[in-house]
Amino acid sequence: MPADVPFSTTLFVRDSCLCLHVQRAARALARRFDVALRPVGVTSGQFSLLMALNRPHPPAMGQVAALLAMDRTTLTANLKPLQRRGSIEVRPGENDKRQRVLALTPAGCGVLAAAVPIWLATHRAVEGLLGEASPDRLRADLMALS
Amino acid sequence: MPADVPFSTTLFVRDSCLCLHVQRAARALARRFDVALRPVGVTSGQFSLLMALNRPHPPAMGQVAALLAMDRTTLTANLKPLQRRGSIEVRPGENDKRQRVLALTPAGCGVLAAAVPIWLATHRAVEGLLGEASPDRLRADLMALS
DNA sequence: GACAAATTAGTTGATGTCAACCTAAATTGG
DNA sequence: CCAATTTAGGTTGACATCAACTAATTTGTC
Repeated sequence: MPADVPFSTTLFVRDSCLCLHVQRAARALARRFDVALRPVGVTSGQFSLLMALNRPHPPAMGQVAALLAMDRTTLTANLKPLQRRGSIEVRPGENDKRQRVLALTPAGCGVLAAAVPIWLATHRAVEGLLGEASPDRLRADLMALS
Repeated sequence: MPADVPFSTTLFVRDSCLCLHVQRAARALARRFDVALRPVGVTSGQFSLLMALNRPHPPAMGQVAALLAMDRTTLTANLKPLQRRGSIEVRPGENDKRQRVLALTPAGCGVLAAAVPIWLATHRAVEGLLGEASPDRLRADLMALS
């Protein structure tokens, strides 16, 4: 017979579970940025992905997946809509033919440029939610978890 | 014509975006708890959901969705696998017939009881990742964001 | 009581997330 | 030089997430 889990245990887990707290914050923040970025036609995740590709030397998939702490197959799925809309280009690697090199197209660069001011304003508002808490401290804590 | 986004801007956004940092931490933590909880056959999200239902008076969907900072329709989708496996029961509300009241079954309670020790051990390990940082402080910061 | 407005939840379609399994290319060891 | 291993990525299936739209119920007002 499975023993019941005491309600006090439930309250303890609900109040202290970092996994739950982080998931909740992740959902709330994603929603907020999704709404703000809708005028330029990207989600918060797509914005982060496009931004990750804006660099002098186009990266391969593995590097990007590691940077975003994302499964490689998730990245594959996330690339599809961006590729379909012509925001990014996928090319085989030159030195290593196993690799897929990911590059922004000019159109993708334009989307990114339009999104940056929106990101700035939204991010300022989000940091405001923290009150006197330091965003740097929070970032450091989150970094330690991933 | 879309101006290029300077690489320095990319680095600034990547380093400071709380949305990205929270998403990364969320993915990493979910993976970690998913792996740990696999022996009892639930994911981290399902664990949080089952735990949210372990209370004296079975709640309606809206309350649970708000507690988890989750869209109502997401909750509907998340209930399906748990319902199929007989971990939870969905009944129409008695006072308000629009409501769907969510309750743990004895089987679901058993799953939850088996998961609690795993959660305890995993959570202790995760708090260890924070080093000298205070889990309470981090929780308070995350709470402010959602 | 009748009826408009607000509340509660479901459905559909697009996308995000990962594990398990698979292929191909590069690297390493003998 | 070649076989075993490692590495980079894809495919499939299950589940998670939300917006937009719809249906049923309750509530507030007259």
